[in-house]
Amino acid sequence: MSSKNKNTRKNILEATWKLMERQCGQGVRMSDIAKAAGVSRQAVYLHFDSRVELMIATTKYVDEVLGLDERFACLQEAKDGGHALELFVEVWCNYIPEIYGISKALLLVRDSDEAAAAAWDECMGCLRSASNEIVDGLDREGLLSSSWDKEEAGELLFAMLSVQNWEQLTLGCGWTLAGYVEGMTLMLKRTLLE
Amino acid sequence: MSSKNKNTRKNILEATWKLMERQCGQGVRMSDIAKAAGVSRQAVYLHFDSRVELMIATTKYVDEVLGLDERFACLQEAKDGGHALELFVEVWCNYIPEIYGISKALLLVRDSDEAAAAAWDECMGCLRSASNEIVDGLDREGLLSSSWDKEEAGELLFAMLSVQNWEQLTLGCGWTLAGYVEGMTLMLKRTLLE
DNA sequence: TGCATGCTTTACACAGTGTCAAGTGGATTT
DNA sequence: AAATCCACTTGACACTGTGTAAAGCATGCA
Repeated sequence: MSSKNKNTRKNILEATWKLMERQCGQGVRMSDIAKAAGVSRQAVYLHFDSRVELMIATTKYVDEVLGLDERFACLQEAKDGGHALELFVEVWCNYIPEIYGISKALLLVRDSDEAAAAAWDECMGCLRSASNEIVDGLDREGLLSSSWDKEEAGELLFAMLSVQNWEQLTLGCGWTLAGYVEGMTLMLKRTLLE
Repeated sequence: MSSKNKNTRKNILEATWKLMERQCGQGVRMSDIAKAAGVSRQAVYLHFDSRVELMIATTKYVDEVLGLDERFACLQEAKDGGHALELFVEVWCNYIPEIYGISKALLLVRDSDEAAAAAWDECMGCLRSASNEIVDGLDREGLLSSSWDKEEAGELLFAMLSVQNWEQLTLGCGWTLAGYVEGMTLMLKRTLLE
């Protein structure tokens, strides 16, 4: 039946998510996922063509459940571009820890798999376009430093907010999340604002 | 004989380096390396215990041949801390393309292998300590922004100069090397200087 | 001549992904 | 009640890439 079908699929996605978070996206095998979902390894293949497919589906599932888009909605209410930038950094940096495991898993296969790369880019599209909107807002208000053109500034903002930078400074250097947000905000304001 | 031994070892290291650069650190198998070095696959294992060992040895070999340390020597002659920062960014960013392939290869195994992670950190130690020296210089001259303590500033500088950020903006966004250097320099000066 | 060294050759073990085909058990249809 | 369908199970196997083991071969040195 379709409901049972959907249920198993969802169980697998949830199990994948959970394992990825627990193990930070590393060393998670198809058999581990199957066991955690309470199904046979082959059942996983009945729902997802390959490991990469499953990673992609899980990423999209997580994205859907956590709703980054909706979290960005509050940016509309920012008083000005500078405030919007602050909010943007804060929302995103607080989102990263929630998606770190599956992000890492997808990043690890990204280089060797085109579909994974495309899926990653698609998921990052939300952040990318938000970055550009922030920059547009700054520019509209005359706040964007004349040192950058809009495209450059958007790309820089997007790049600086990468999961890898977050990983390096928090997990690697022991920065607190609040300290990271503060530091990145300061850096980006100094960099982008006139 | 030892000279022949050394020669084969060096051939393997050179072949590994070359393949890694050509394929950006991806999809390089032990058999590919052996073929490129003109020896049997097993000969590779006579010189290096494992693939990871070979990656580590190659990284150290490349580091030795290219000599990042020596390139940083010119920093001593900088007029002031700000100038030293500029030179630092320039030297490092021009170094990255030369080591990109093997760096990427080591980064890819880093997460799943402790020894690789340690080797990476050791190789990055040079950049890390240089970052801290730059920050120290700025601080000594009263140029370091009071928003940062020295440790934080060093970590931030080091993190922003990661290979991943370079990859994202040059290979990903199409920035030229010169544009990247210019952009990073601007960002870092605005961020770190008072 | 004998022996050590450095490499080759062939074979195999192992892990993890992915495929295949037959089988099972419960719900649905007729 | 019998036939059938469906999601899933079971067990086997192919494939790739890493790493190991053992025997053989060629060169150089005693």
